[in-house]
Amino acid sequence: MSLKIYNTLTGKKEEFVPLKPGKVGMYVCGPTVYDTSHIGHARSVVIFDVIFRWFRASGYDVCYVRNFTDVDDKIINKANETGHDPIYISEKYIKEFHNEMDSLNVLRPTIEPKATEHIQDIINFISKLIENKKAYHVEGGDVFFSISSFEGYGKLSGRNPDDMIAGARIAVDENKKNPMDFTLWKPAKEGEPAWESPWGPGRPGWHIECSAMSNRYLGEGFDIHGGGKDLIFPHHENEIAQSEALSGCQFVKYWVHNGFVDINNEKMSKSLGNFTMIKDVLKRYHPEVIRLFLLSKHYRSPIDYNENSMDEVISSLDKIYGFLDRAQKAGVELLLEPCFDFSEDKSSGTKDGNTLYSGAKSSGNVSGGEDFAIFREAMDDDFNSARGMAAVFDCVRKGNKILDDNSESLQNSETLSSSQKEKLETICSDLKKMGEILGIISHDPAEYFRSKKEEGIAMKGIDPAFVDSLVAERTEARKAKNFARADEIRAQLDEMKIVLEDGPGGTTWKFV
RNA sequence: GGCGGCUUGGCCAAGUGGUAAGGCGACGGCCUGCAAAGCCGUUAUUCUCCGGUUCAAAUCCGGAAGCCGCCUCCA
Repeated sequence: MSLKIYNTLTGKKEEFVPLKPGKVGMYVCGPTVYDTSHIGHARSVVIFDVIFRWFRASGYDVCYVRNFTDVDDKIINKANETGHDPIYISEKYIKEFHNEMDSLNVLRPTIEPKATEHIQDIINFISKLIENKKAYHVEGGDVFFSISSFEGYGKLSGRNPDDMIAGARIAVDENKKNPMDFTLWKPAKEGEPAWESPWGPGRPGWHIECSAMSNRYLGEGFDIHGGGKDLIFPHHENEIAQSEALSGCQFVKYWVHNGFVDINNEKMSKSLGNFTMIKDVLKRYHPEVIRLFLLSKHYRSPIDYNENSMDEVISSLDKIYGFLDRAQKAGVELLLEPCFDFSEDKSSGTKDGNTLYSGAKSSGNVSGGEDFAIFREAMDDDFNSARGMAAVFDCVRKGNKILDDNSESLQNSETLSSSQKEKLETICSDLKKMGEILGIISHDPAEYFRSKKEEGIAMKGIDPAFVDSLVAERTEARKAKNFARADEIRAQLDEMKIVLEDGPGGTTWKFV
């Protein structure tokens, strides 16, 4: 039973062996905070959230760093367009990002560093690169990294610098020694945010912040570096160049990249006008529906966001909660306390040294019933949440079967036999554990359905008292064996997209 | 032009050499006054196509077709 991870660097699935026993250092590229986050950001964040949770659940002490790029051309442009200060822009979108990710039940990383708060680290990093002749300062204030000084350039993306130069589509800065050299520090124009540096007032290039901040919190070499597939080149390639050129040791052991979200089978792009923002998706769907959707396909593959898929996921989540609701009503006690401890004691980390770990209590308790074992196997196989979902539904089906098999005794208000109850409790507890890893099933089932109903009432402008009175009338009609009237009422409610369920405890209704 | 990926039932989707998970949907059955929910069963002799390796391939190799991504500071 060992964890395997697909490593972009080697193109293979490899057994995970941490650099330091029991500890995992993980850095994920966060957003550039210049605009509202879209569903693609949500995918990346949710995927790495689940990876973080899985490491934690597997007993590792994880230091999870996710940065905010808060100084950048796009932020400056936005500031100029809106007449606001760049700080105002970045803070506004950081706040939005946090709100949305909190809604999606995403755990906060151990540390969320901002580029602007690590300017000195960045300057020190660049200075050392220059000292070591890996970078050079040119007339005008720019500092470039010299790719020819780093032998391994291209090893992550499998690119050959000469080929890329031949196919380059952008004008080359004539100050560069090599057209592929990239910016480490750029001089400030009038009115732009700037910091004093040995090369004059300016600001950092994009790639350097991740090298400097990961080095600050995770050390010269660490275990996991993640981000979207698009970051493989040039961003992550450049990070490797900067970091390894300086340290001489391997920067990152396992590179993990997630696939994109398409919208109705098209790439999300500004020109197509189909940017799908998280806040809009949250208006339409329950957060757990969104998570379940994002995790329903393997993280490396593209996933298509469309109404049909979302409707399917709604049915799936209802099915899970439907079972839990039945189980609870049959007297099974659902665990309210989390099985895994994802809380962190951030104060006990050693921020002074190179490395900061969470100081979290080990929450390693991946044991459970046979269903959780199947789930664990799937997650250990390159975080295969899609495969893990089969285990979730197996629990639901098995549990429902036990309830069906005992329906007679339950109807006669007898309780379940202890052996049956025990089986159900194991199933429910396995299900709960899977839910905690995936970040779903966090609500009380009755509460889930109640709030769902309330939303339907609000959205459709239906008077619940009116529905209840019709239901009551139908119950009377049924007692009187007036089935014609009963069916008439059912048809009337059907028009309102309301479906009735006659159960042992009376009739309930819900929206289709 | 360079690099990489994908193609599995009506739809979504696992599968990484040993004889096709799971979800949605559909159909049949049980249950129900009738339904709904749930359960049981059926729904791919076959994994884009053509070759090859192997006792054995959706899985490995070669080729073809289609689709897609990166090479533009887009996750």
